Order: sequence, then structure tokens, then C-alpha cells
Amino acid sequence: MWNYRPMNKFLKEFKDRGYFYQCTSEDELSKLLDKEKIKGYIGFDCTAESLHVGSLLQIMCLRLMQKHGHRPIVLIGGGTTRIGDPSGKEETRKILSEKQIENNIKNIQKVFKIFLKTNNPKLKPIFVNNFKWLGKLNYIKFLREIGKHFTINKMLSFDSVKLRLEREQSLSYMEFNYMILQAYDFLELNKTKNCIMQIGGSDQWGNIVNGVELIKRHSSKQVFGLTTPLITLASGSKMGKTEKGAVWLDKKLLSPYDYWQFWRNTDDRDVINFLKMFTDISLDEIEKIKDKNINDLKIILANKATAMLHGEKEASNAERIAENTFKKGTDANKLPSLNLESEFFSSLDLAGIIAFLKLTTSKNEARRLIKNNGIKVNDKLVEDDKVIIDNTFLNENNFFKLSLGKKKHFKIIIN
RNA sequence: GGAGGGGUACCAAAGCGGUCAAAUGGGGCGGGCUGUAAACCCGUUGACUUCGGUCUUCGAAGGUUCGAAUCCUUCCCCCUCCA
Repeated sequence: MWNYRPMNKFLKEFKDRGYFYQCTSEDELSKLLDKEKIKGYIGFDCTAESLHVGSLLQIMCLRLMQKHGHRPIVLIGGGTTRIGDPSGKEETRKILSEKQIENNIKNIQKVFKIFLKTNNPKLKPIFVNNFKWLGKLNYIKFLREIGKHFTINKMLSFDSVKLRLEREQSLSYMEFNYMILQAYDFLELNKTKNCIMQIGGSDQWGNIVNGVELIKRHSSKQVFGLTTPLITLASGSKMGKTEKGAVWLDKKLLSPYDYWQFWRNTDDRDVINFLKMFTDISLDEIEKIKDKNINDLKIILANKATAMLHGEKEASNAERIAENTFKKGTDANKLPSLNLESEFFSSLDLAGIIAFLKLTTSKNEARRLIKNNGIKVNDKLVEDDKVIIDNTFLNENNFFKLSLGKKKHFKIIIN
């Protein structure tokens, strides 16, 4: 019953790396990809200042397209962000100011310029902002040309809408229109850029199918939709959100070291999957190394993932800091350093110093940390939250080592 | 426009005159076990403190009271139902 034509290489790798969830017509897409190089797009929301790891899988999909000679289109949702996608959202989104949106777009583009090849004119990403066409839609014309292809009956059956209605949460007319706009984006890109594929997260399936069908009805062309699975961690939670905040793909929002640490701390059970999904290491190679010591694999993962975003140098730098931080015989000289004016040094107790350096949000928090055995000075546990750190704690280079918990260590330099 | 329900700490959710800086759960933080993992266990989770306490918090502003998250008044916001 299956046809034995080998699957297209792009699709095969797409599947083998774990990017694949659903496809509108897989066989046909496979055949087409064998025949020609295509353009495909992914839409990105610009509600935030930058992107975080939650979008990384989609970015990797675009990289994979390039690897196989297909050209990625990056659609930035400058228009749709002004509406807000109800998919997977329990509440109406906040509406951002125009200026914020413009700003976000600029920042987000930077991320793509890092991850995607930009030197090959045949492969370099095409950036589009859907505000360009959505912003000047004519309502009547739109309803007549596009709106007529959508039935309310069907729209009401989509999960994004159904869920909201079932839970008796309000869904504004504005948001209800989101799916039509996204479908229209696809149509627009198909017309102007000959884009024939849209990739998105599994929560976008409904929106993507709408686009595929709209193009079929409106232009009688076949286009394709492809979705990626929602990555849930072995622990069951969503990937990429620690409570400290999102894992940003921007060094201003999350330092390369912290980014490295994020990968280094991957759950054992997720490591191999992540190597496949988030590094360029070939699948053969992964097969060969997969039985290595799990912690070594995590380091490889962290290095590769960090290098891809922040460069080799930052990656090895992060690895080195980690080594210094966690291995015995720590060389305090290599720790991140903080400066403290001597006048504060002599007038504050330890909890005061910690709070003053903003290592905790309040002095009480610092005191609590000390009480809970979380603070070490020069590798010695501090038991009294009122200790005065005086010159006897300083080494010949005028600093002392301060540790918060097991993972955060600093060199405090007095000047 | 009419009728109800509701706004409590990071989130969810109790409390409904004093014993409430506010139960409980989640999350966070710290500790233990380990491997910078998972699971599990323990502690902690408003600010300041001379560790005795002091101050500020329960949508906002007023009021009643010796005393309010709790009662009253006005206002703001959210939700549901009806028109």
C-alpha cells in the first residue's frame, strides 16, 4: 500500500531529526521537493523583544531548508501581532504599541541573520512583514475575495476557537479573524514570492490548513503545510521557560554563559533528541556518540547550541567558566567579577553587600540565603548573617570569592 | 440598559471583624542525596531591623470600630446571563 519511492531527502532529515508532526499531502510534497527547489515560510510573532528557545525549532527548520537548497521566507507578523493569535491562548493578548512592534521586528530579524546563511543569494532568507499587505487591506474587497471562501461553520470547528467557546472565555471578533489573516498571508506569499510551503508548530495546524485551502480555492494551486511537534520535556513541562524568564536568543537578554547552562542542564532523557533537533551534528555522528557519558553529551550539546547562536568563542568561554565554577580547585581569578567601592565594603555587613550588588533583590533575601546555608565566602560556609567582611578576607589582589548556592560564584573586587 | 458572580502575595486558591504578613497547592530560591540530570526529602518565599520588634500589603478612595482582607459608601476593572 505504501509506495516505495524513497522519501525526499529534506523530508527524511526533517523527520529523522524529530521536526515532523503533520503534513497536508506528504507524498506529493516529497515528489515536488525531489523535482525542484522551493520557497517555504514560517511566520513569527513579534509580541516580544526578541525570540526565545521556543522558536528555535522553527528556526532550525529554516536552516534545514537551506541545507537542502530550499529558500526560507521569514514572515514577521507585524500585522497579525496587531491582532493576536488566539491559538493556545487562554486570554486575549495585550495589544502593543506601534513603536514597540517596530522595535521588536528589528531585534527579531537579527536573530535570523545569525542562524541563517545570508551569503548565498539563492538561499538567503527573504524577510517579509505582513503588515505591508494586511495594513492596507480594503475591508469590502477583502470580504468579497477572501471572506467568501471561509464558512463560519468551519471556523467554529477549529480548536483555537472551539476551546475558547467551550470554556466560555470570550473571543473577540478581532481574534476570530486571525486565522483568515494568516491564511491570507500564505496566499499573498504564494502570489508574490511563489511560496508553496508553510511550516509551523502543531498549534498552527488549523491556521496552516486554512491557508492551503484558501489558495486551492482562490488560485487553484496546490501548496503544502508542515507542522512540527510541540516539544515537551521529559518532565512534562514546556520547553524554554524557566521561571527566571524565557531563554532568550539574544545576549542582551540572556548571557551566552546562561544560554550554555540552559543546554548543559538538559534533562537526561531529552539529550539525544535535543542533539538531533538543535545541533548540526549529523545523524550518523549522533548515532555513534549516543552511548557516551551523558554529561559529556550535554557539554557537546551546550557547546554546539551556544556556538550556533553566540559563536565558537563564546561557547568555549562558557564551557571554561562552567569548568571553573563547578570543578574542584576553582581558580577564582577566572570567575565573573563585580566591583565594590571600598567605602561600601567597609560600611556594609555581608547581607548588605550581597543586596547592594543586586545579587538578591533585598537584604532580607540575602539574610535568608545565609540562614539556609547558601552563602560561602572564599569557599567557607557563612553562618552569621551579620559578619563583616574585612580586609582579612581579601587576598593579595584585593578581592574575595563569593558564592551563592552551588552555581553562582563571583569575584568581588574592592576598589 | 437589566440580573447575578468576582478582583487576596509570582500563579492558582482559602479566609469573610481580632489568634492574618494572610491556610493550602504550584512555581521560585536554598540545603540534603547525586552527576550542574531526574525522582525524593528538608527548609524558605513582603520590606527594614540593634532579631526585641517596626513599617507597608488583600482592586482604589473614604467611613464604621478599641481593632478590618473581612462590615458600610462611592468609584474602577473583569466575567456570566438577559435585553
